[in-house]
Formats: sequence, structure tokens, C-alpha cells
Amino acid sequence: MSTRLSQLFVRTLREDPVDAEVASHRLLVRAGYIRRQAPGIFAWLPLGLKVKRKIEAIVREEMEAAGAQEVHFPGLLPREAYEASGRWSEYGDSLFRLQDRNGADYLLAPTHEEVFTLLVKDLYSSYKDLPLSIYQIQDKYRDEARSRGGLLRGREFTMKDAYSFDYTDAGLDLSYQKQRDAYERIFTRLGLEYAIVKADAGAMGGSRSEEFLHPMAAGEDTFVRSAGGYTANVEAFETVVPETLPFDELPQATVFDSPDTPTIQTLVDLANAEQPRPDREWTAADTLKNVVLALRHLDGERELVVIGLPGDRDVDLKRVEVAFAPAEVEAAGEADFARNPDLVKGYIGPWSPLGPILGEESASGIRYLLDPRIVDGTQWITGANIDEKHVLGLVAGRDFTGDGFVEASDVRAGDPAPDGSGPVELARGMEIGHVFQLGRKYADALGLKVLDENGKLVTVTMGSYGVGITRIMAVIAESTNDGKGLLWPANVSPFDVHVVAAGKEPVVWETAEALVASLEAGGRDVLFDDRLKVSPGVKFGDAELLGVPVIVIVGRGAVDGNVELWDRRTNERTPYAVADLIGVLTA
RNA sequence: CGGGGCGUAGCUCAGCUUGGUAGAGCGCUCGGUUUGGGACCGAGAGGUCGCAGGUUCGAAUCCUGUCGCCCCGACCA
Repeated sequence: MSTRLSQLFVRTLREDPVDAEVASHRLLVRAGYIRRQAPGIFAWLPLGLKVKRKIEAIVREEMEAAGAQEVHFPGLLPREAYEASGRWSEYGDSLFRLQDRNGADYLLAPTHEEVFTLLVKDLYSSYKDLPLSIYQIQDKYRDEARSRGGLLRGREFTMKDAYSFDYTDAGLDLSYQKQRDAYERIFTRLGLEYAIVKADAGAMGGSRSEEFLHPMAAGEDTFVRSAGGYTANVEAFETVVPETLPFDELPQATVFDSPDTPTIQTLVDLANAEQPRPDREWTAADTLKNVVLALRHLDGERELVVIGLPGDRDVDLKRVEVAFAPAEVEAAGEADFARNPDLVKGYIGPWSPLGPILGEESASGIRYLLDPRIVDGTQWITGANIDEKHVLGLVAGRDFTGDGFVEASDVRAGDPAPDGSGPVELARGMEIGHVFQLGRKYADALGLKVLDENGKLVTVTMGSYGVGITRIMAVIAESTNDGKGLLWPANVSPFDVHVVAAGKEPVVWETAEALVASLEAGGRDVLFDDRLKVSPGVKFGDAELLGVPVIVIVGRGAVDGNVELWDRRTNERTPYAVADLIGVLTA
């Protein structure tokens, strides 16, 4: 096949579009691959479609190799299924909802767990039909609070979503592993570096979950990795719990005056000045900070919860949200404090001279959750629940206890990995794939059961596996462009060869035409820049912008039957006799 | 949701302070010259100045409102 640039539906832009910030977005628009239609929604031009389809083809091949069969669902779905799974409300504002002429509720699907589950329920009722893996490549809709980065996070995007159905846990493990292996092959074929990190299952429910993150500065996820090979999303990072300490010999806690201590640092300074420690200085890590949060539950109830954590740590909102999902989390406001006079702002602590203040069994009745580092026997400086007073030497397990532990503190470089593989470092990454075991959440909600070998009804266990096709395209563009333009890996490039005719002599055009025909005959997909009145400079610039990695220049040398092979990646130009070049490029 | 910025030709922008017939470059059309790194000359086409209201003889420009878009942030005793 070949395409003449003079006929191709494309217009390259000389200047950067003003609304595009990240390189992939800028270049895809400038090179005429996509056009913005609405915020986070793009139209696809021929070049963009070609690349997208090549990525899809690779994903399809690996899905089929993994034993998954392709199906296709509508993007427009009725409310009922999502009502049954609870996601009509759980998805919140991110769901595009609409109504038909009769006022019936519909949605534009953000993912398809429900309808896949229902279809399998419709058709299958025996363990003999399982395992089953089916997938689709389809456009998804999510009304993102803030779409960004062009294709990196859109409101309409193409996703490959696969679902596995098993009737045993072992079967699910196997199906999960097959998809996970397929993902490794997909990203390897696409030349994308990736880290597999433990992830939180979030609103999707379920248990085991891993994300494939491509390390990149513009990434949206922060993840941790240790030299010893541990990787995890910060949301899923598990704090290493210290040993508990004996506390029988410890002195009683003492209350001390602490006016003007609006921050942890001022508190630490005051303690060092007036309550000095013999062996070392007090630090922020000796203080117990109590953060008041408000949870908004699905049923609308507002619950205050206090989180106790070492004073040198901050609450990580994302981790907190995961910990309390599906409830939404926000900072407690003035009104919350007004309703709970037990909480003395600035001096909140689990204990006061009058007795326990925090905890479900305490005076306030407010749930009190602790950072896992606050183990029995640890001693703390914390608020005494009296204005301008703190307490020193308050001992966990003796003077106060929490209602449980919560992973709420921020994760820092240098924190120990939970598997003992050493300290972790933090990195930014973009999620390009996600595999997780849904378990029986959807099957339970929607009643998907089969008869097992013993004639007993068992609930099916499911997995769900997503790859963002359009996001991958942006990530590839992001990681391979070189400032002059796009630079595609050969297996997703819109064309195999980009032939540039530079010059106006008839021999140039005759040579170029013949070359294109030969390459085409040799099975190559060729883009031929046949624009007669366009100067060579413009053609070279466009060739660089479009990003086909193999460029052939037919110009001055054509008279002697010579052309140049231009390697876009290395920028090297190598002269060839036409016949030799055809041999090289069609080998 | 909070903060900042911006809406004028297909694209990138000027004009607005100080109201007076809508501008430039690129792109596009026609003619001609040019052709190995974004050529040149000449002639053209193309805009409800985001929208609504107001002030005024007169509004892209001043006032009010509104809508939209882009970027950053979203938690803290």
C-alpha cells in the first residue's frame, strides 16, 4: 500500500497549539494525528487512526494468544445493571448519565463489568463452560474532574477491557496470571518500560490487584520501589510495623503548659527548652499528631474520625481515601469542631486528665485510628485536650489505644519495604495497564452462579483486566519524541517508509514513483511526499514531525540512480543505489 | 471545588490603557519566479471580536452578568 501526502487528509501545524502542554499532546495535534473536539475528547485523523489500530492489533494478538475471545458491547447502557452493582452512585460525578425520550436513565459506560457479568449469566450455567475469558476494545466515557495531557487522560478513551470467569479461586489465579503474562508481552512488544506495582482495588472492589506503570515525569501515580525488587503504588504501600515494647517500668505521663505552639516544630522547640530529654533532643517523630477528618458515607451520613500519626508525617489524602473507600474524605471544618466541644483545636490528643477522649468507647465516641507505627509501648508528646496544655510520655497500650490501625501517613523515600528488601525510593509513573481479581463482588451482586461438579450452585469468581489503548499511544509518543517531532517504533508507525521527493527534475519524480511502486510490491506501506511545489525544507520538517522512523530521500543523486536512507532515530543519512535500497527495505 | 490565565480569521497572536469603518505572520486560492532544511513577487478569499445586557451619536475596546476553555492545586495538626 502507499499513500500520497498530497492526497492525505492531514494538515501539519507550524506552531504549537496553545492548549497543549505535554509533548505527546502537542505533537499529535501538530502532526495532524488528532484534533480536539471537546475537553478530553478527540477526533481521529487518518494518521492517528493508523497508529491506534496498530496498537490495537498487537493487543488483540496477545489477547487471542492468552485465550480470550473478542466481543463488543454498546457504550450506551441502561442504568439497571449499574444500580445492581452499586456503581450508579459509587461512580459519582465521573459517570456520564443521560435519559432517553421516555425519561429512562442511561449511562455512557466507564467500564463494563456489569454487562459482561450479565451476558455470561444469560448464556452459561455450568462449571463445564468455565473458565471463560472475553474482551473488547471499546471507547469508554468518564467525566473526569480534570482531563489533561491530551490523550493521556481523556473523557473519551479507548480501552481494551477483558474479563475472566472461573468457579474456583485457583482458576481465577490462573486466568489472572494469563492476562498478566499477556500484558508483559504487550508492553515489551511496544517497547514500553514498565513496573508492576501492587495496587489498591479501589472502587472496583476485589482483592489482588496490580498496575503496570510506565515511569515518566508526566505520570499521575507515585509509586515506590526498592533495590531488592519491591514495587507498590503509594496507595497500596504497607507500613512496616515495629516491635511492641514493654512499658511496665515507664514513668507516668506528665501534663505541661504549652502556649503558642501552633505547629509541631514550635511544640518540639518548647519541649526541648522546658522538658529536655537527657539522652537526645526531642524531634517531630516524638510527637503524636491527631488529624480530624470527616467521612461522607454513601448513605449521606457524616462521620468524624481522628487519625493519630507521628508528628513528622503527613496524612496522605489518597491513601486515606483508599483506606475509607467508598466513603469520601474531607478535612473537618469549623462546624465539625463546634459540634464536638471535646476536641480542643490545636491540643487534640487521645487522652486527658479526665480520661480517654478519642475512640469509640471514650467520652467523645469519635473513632480513633492509629498509624501502624504507634505500637504498644511507644511514648508520645501529644495534646492534652486542654487549651495550651500538652502531655509528655503518653504510652500507647497503657494510656491510650486506638480503634484500629490505618494506612494514612505519607510514604517517604527511605521507608523500609514491607518485604524486607530494603529502603524504597519514590518515582512517578503513568498507569498503562491494570489487572485485578474482582472475586465475587459482581457475580454476587448480579447473581452469576453455575452448577459445580456436585450439582451445587456456586458463585462465579471474576477478574478484570484493562489496557488504555489511546493512553498507550500518548505514552509511546511521549517517550519516543525528540523535540523535532514524533518518532514511532517501527511496529506502530503509521507507515513503514516515508519517501520524500526533493527536487523538481523529472528524474527525481520518476525515480521516486518507481521506488514507491517497488516498496509497495515488496509489502511495505509507504507514505510518499509527492507535493510538487513544496520546498525540500518543508518536506524534511514534516517528515521529522510525522515520525515515520525510516525516511528515503530521492533528490540530486537520482540522476545516477542514487537515493539516501535517512534514519530518523540516529539522524544518519546513508547513500544507496535504488536497487540495493529496495532490497534492504523489503528484506 | 480553590487559585491563576485566556476567549479577535483554519493556526499563533497584536489591537483594548486613551471608544471612531477589523489587523499581522503562517496556512488557503489564482498567476509568475523558485526547489537539499520551513523561498519570493503580485492579486485574492476568509472574522456574529465567546454570549447577553448596559453606557454612548458610536463598543473588540468601558460597565454588569454569563458561558466556555487552558494550566496549577486539592489533605495538615
